[in-house]
Amino acid sequence: MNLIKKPAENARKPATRVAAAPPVHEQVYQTLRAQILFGEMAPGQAVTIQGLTDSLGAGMTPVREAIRRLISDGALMFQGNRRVSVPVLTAADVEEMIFVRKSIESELSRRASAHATPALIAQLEQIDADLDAAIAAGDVSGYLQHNYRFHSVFYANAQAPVMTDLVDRLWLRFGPSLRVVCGRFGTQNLPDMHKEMLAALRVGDADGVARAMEEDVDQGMQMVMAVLAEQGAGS
Amino acid sequence: MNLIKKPAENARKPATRVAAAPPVHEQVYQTLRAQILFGEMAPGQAVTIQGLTDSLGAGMTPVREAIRRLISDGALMFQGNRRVSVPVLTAADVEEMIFVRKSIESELSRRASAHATPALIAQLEQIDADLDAAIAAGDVSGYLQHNYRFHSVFYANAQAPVMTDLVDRLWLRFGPSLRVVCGRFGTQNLPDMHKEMLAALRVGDADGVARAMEEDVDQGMQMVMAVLAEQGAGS
DNA sequence: CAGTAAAAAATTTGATCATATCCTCGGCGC
DNA sequence: GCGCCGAGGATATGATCAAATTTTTTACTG
Repeated sequence: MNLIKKPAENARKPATRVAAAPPVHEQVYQTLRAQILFGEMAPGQAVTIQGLTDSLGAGMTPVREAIRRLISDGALMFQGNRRVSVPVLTAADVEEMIFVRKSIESELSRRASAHATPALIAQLEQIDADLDAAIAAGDVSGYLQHNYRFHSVFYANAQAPVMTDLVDRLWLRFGPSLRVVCGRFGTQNLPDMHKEMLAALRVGDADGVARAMEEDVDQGMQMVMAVLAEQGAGS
Repeated sequence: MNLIKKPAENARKPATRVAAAPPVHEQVYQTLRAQILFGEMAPGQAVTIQGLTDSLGAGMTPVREAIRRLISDGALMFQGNRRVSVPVLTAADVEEMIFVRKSIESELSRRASAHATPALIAQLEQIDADLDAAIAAGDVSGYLQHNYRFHSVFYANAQAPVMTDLVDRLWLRFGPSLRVVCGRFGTQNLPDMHKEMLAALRVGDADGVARAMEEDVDQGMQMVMAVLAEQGAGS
């Protein structure tokens, strides 16, 4: 085939229109995604299309599309009849997530370590500081956001889109449960291995970073497991 | 082709409650999914909503929803402008997939081995026989379907929905490329480790099954990698 | 005069909405 | 308890609007 290139001289018409607005279904998706990740939705909560068209002010077609994507992500669950809800994790689910997260996130952190720059380390330190501030302030939502951002920014440096994508989906699955963990234990008692991770990162110890990440994952998931067992027993 | 319509009359449900007709968007999703998995779509091929509404005889809303799900699965790609196409894998993508598939599919096969029954083994042997028949007949589509079914049925026995889900998504990503592999090398030259897997399974050697699975994954992905390099060099 | 390239019209395709129909669930009468 | 009926919500369609690509027109240069 011929190697014609296109002129590609795409003149922007009005100077004011710099950023093209993302489509509505994309905005709805991002909004719902954030709500799920950062604990504004509780496990088991029902999600209705009409409720979202009202609260988000969008038409039902974009809302439907966003919901389909989230169902495919595992962030929402189709209940067989036409109902949609936030999934409730079982102990077996969490056990699986522990295995997968340890496998993939430790590998991601190893690869990200290989590409680490001083700028990245500084950015992660800043995020970790924000995270500590949120913990000190008892700001659950802030804690969840900064914690997600810490991992997300770090993994983005691994230059591994497939794995990053898989991990992102997993986070959507346990996001709502993480919020429950915070509600149960408070932000003060949430341990993390970020300090150890950063220390290993500074000296270029990729295996050390990976080990710290596994430990970090394990700690977080064990909290989820504990809350699950508690609620299961309480019901 | 036309999809199912419901009986215009008062549909009364039989006491047997056999099968409720799946919604249109679900049928469209399954149809497209099969087309992608079994090589009816080529990497890079453009997918248009209106083309599908015509060829499937469905309205545009269900088609749109199915496409959103498939994009979320990684089976289709949103091209920034509003176009959707079948993704073209890079060598880096395949390398990631090799790591993830080895990690998760070997674990799945280990767990499935723990729950293996004589009936399951017999079923897998039957599928493998069908697979060999398809290879002998040069039936590419049959080969792809039976190969998928072999893994799918096996993994279903692991009772690990989260991992099975992740792996299913990965298969959707490399499905189109597998077809290209078959077109390039022919079905005769596609090795697999199914015989070794079954042998280990019969004697209850879970680690042996897992090793065979890793080898099976590696062989398949290396073929994809080879075709990729070839095409990349040819352009 | 011809060839090329920019500009503009036309067509194709995607995004959104309003509406109509159908399904599921809960209540009510028998 | 069983079945009918109404309300709320989900599904699906077609129309309409906007964006992007393709084609046609037009103008300019050699």
